[in-house]
Formats: sequence, C-alpha cells, structure tokens
Amino acid sequence: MAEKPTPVLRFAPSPTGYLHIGGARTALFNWLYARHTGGKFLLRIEDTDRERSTPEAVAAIFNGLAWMGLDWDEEPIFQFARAGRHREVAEQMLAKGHAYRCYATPQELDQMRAEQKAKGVSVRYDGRWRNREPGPEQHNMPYVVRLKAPQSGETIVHDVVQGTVRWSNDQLDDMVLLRSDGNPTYMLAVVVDDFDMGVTHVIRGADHLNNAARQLQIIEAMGWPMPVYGHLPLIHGADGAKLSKRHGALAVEAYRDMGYLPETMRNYLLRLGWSHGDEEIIPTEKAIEWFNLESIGRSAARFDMKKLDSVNAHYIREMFDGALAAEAIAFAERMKPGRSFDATLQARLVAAMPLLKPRAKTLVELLEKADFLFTKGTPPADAAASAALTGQARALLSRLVPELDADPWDAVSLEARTRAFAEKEGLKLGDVAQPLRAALTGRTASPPIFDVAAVLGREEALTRIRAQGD
RNA sequence: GCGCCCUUCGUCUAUCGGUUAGGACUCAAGAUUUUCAAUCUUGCAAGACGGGUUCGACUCCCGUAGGGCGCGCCA
Repeated sequence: MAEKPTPVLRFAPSPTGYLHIGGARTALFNWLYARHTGGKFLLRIEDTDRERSTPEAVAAIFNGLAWMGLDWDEEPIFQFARAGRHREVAEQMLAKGHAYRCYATPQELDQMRAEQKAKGVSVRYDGRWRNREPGPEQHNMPYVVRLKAPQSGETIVHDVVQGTVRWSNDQLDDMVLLRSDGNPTYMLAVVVDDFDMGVTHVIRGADHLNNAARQLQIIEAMGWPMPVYGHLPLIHGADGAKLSKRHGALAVEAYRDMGYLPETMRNYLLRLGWSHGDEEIIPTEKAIEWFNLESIGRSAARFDMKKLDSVNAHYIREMFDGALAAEAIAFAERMKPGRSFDATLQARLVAAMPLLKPRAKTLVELLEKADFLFTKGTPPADAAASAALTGQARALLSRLVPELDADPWDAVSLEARTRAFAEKEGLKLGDVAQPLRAALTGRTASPPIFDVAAVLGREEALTRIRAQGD
C-alpha cells in the first residue's frame, strides 16, 4: 500500500477587509482536517491586489483567526513577495508554448465583451492573439501573457464535496496569467504558491469551483500534481440571500463583541455544512477526532442567530465559574475601557456564576444580569420593581430586617427565616420575596432571591433592605 | 445570455432502495417554582414539481421550476 503524504492544508484570504464568517468557516474546516490528519495548516495572504490590500486587514485576519483558536503552522506567506517566482513560471510556460502574448487593449476587450453580450453569446476572450505573431506596430506595446488552454476535450475536477464536475474546454477561455505591468494574476499565483508550498488539499468556498477548472489547466500545463479539491457550500443570511453587511455582524470580531465564545463559533460553524449523525454539541476536541471531508454537505446553509444563541448558552453553562468570570471581566473591560472590578466584586461574580450561567445566552447578557452585584447599595429600580415597593411592602421589609439579621447567612437558612416570618405575618412566601427581590436587585425578575442575598453577603444585603424599608 | 452547483420540518441536519422519515434550534403546552431562567415531558412541523428505472424510491436517471456561484489585466 502506497504511503500517503502528510496532508498540507492552507487558508488563503485576501487582506481587503476583516475576517468574515464565511472565511472563518473555511479556515476552520482546513484547520480541523490538518489537525485530524496530523498534517500542516498554512496561511497565505493573497495581497497581490495592491490597491485594496491593507496592513489593517492583515492584522484583522490574524486576530480573527487567533480569537477563533485556529493556529497556523509556519510563518504566513505573503503572495505579493513571490511575484518574481510567478513571473518565472509564466516565462517557462511561454517558452514551452503553453502561453502566449496578447496585445489586445482593455478598451478593445471591453468592446469585444459588449458585442458578445449584444449578440447573446457567452462572454469570453476570443483568442485573437492565440496564433498571431506581433508585428512591428506591437513593438514596445504592452501585452499580457495568456494561457494557451486546450480547445477540445474537457477539464474534470474531482471534488470531495461536489463530486465529479466537468467542463467542456470550449467553455473555458485563455485566461490572463501575467498582467501588462508584469504582475501575476490570482489564477497563476494560487497555482504556483500551492505547488511551492506543497499543498495537497485545497478546501475553499464554492465560489471558487469554477476557478478550479482554470487552475487545473495551469497545473496540467506545468505537469504538476493535482491537489485534492473540496469546495464548501456558501453560507447565506437568514433570508437566503448572500451574506452581506445588512445582515448585521459579518466579521468574527463582531461576534466576539456580541459576547459569543470562540468554542461556540467553532461548534456552530462546523455544524453548518458538516455533520456527524445526530451530534449537535461537538467540542473542538471531538471535532478534531471526527472531522472528515466525506461528511461535508453540498447545499448552502443559512446563518441562524437563534441556534447560535442556544449553542453559546450551552457553552456558557458548561464553563467553570472562575474561568467564565475571568472571561466576562476581560470582556467588560475591553468593551468599556476604564471599567474595572476590585477583588471583592470579582469574588462576588465568581460566587454568583452558578446563578447567572443558566440565564445568559451571551457574555453581554451575563454582565447585564450581573449588574446588581456591582452596585453599592440597591441598584436603580426599574419600573416594575418601583411599583412592587409599595408603602406596605416597605413596612414589611423593615419588619423583616431584624428577622434576617443573624447567622448563618446562607440561602437555606435565609429562606427558612423568611418563611417563618411570612407565616407569622399571614402571608405567602412570594409576598415577601418579591419586595425583597426589588430591594436587593432593583428588578422583579432575578435568580432565586435567597441565593442572591447569600452572594451579596450579610452586610451589603441588609444595607439594601434597610434603604428600601420605611 | 452561457457554464457550473444546489433543493428533507420555519432554520441546521440524519437517512447512503424497504424507517410510524430521526435529532437539534425556534414556537406552543405541561411539570417544577418566591420571580426569571435552567431542567424534564409532550406537541406543531418536511422529502419543490413532473416523468421514468425498480417488487419497492427522499434515496438512482431525465426534465421543469426555484435558489446560488462564476463569466476582469479583482481575489
């Protein structure tokens, strides 16, 4: 049995913007497969578009991947720096007769396309320089180098996701390899870089499926080995249309800022287009163990915030109290510079975590629900809480204070004392609990109130109750 | 217009010719309960359409419709 080479995967974004959700999933699938097989996961920044590439975008991509927990194995390759090598390959193809010089001007090509469109025939380069030698009038004129693509037969891509996909070669035109300024095009650069990097598996978005055929023609012309292709179905917005800015958050950093956990993003994005039977909650460790290319689906998926929420709620509940509290504090400090938490507040937050966790879908929500922990005295009461604090209720609270003011100060004892008090007053527990809740949290909905009182501590809790008493 | 891809509950998906078509999210009801959650139970809900192939099709083939992607000296 022939030994299979170690897989080499890559993620190759162009740095023209932030890392969006689609790119993040492509990176995730590549990363998972590399980790699953013990192969390599490489990063290549496709910055050949000098106009649109920015260092900020490069940083955003690195940050996004790092936040997602997707680590890459070698120094990232910057494509533009390899232009010399790309030119070299183009020259080789020229020398071998696999490419030719085309002197058609952009205006001329525009006109050609306009005419084709008008005639209703397919728009493609007509090969006007394919078999034409430049004359004296072409001397010193700019030219591009085009691939001399086969004109008959077909080009077949064996795709692990999409199956066997074939194109009749007469549908494919002679694409540009080298621009008139001598710089390589994306098509050439990708093929050369993948070859030089030893890439064995090209896993990318389905929007590149058509490109695979063209890239294969270059690979065949060079006599290079064909990589395994896998074109992932695209992610759409909730309305089924292409994911765009109007769907709200697109950048992975936006999801981070909305309070989603990296583990959530990995799990959710993995399940968008990949499955392992009925498994829904798939921690990264399991994902690495189970991931395969065969189980990738073929149809586009819609991004569903509700499901994202439920996955996030799950991982929030699963996290250890200390770790989650640290995460929440870091989040709060990043989102609101200047905000800080002293040791007392931090300890209080950790203690309150079991109460908070089942009630939050995001870190934002968690912090919101934790608000009452961080005030000195009763937090500002909302409308419903103010309404609950009637004169009678305030009087009740004043009578409750001496009953509560004792040790031990824990939820069970506090509840017992309050029940006894309610009975003595001829009231139901709820009649006492609700005013108490309003006094301690400023809300009418909160975690179990005796747990809240316990977390707040005897001194702080009593201060708040006294302040609301009459 | 041409080429390529896709089509199971509202959404994500399982099924790889024989199932009461399963799970998850959402939504609804119930249990629990000091409020709100969490949790548990139950329920609503699907094979785009039309032809074949077959003893038997969600599953294989063809067509139609709908959706998506591509058709740059962008990537």
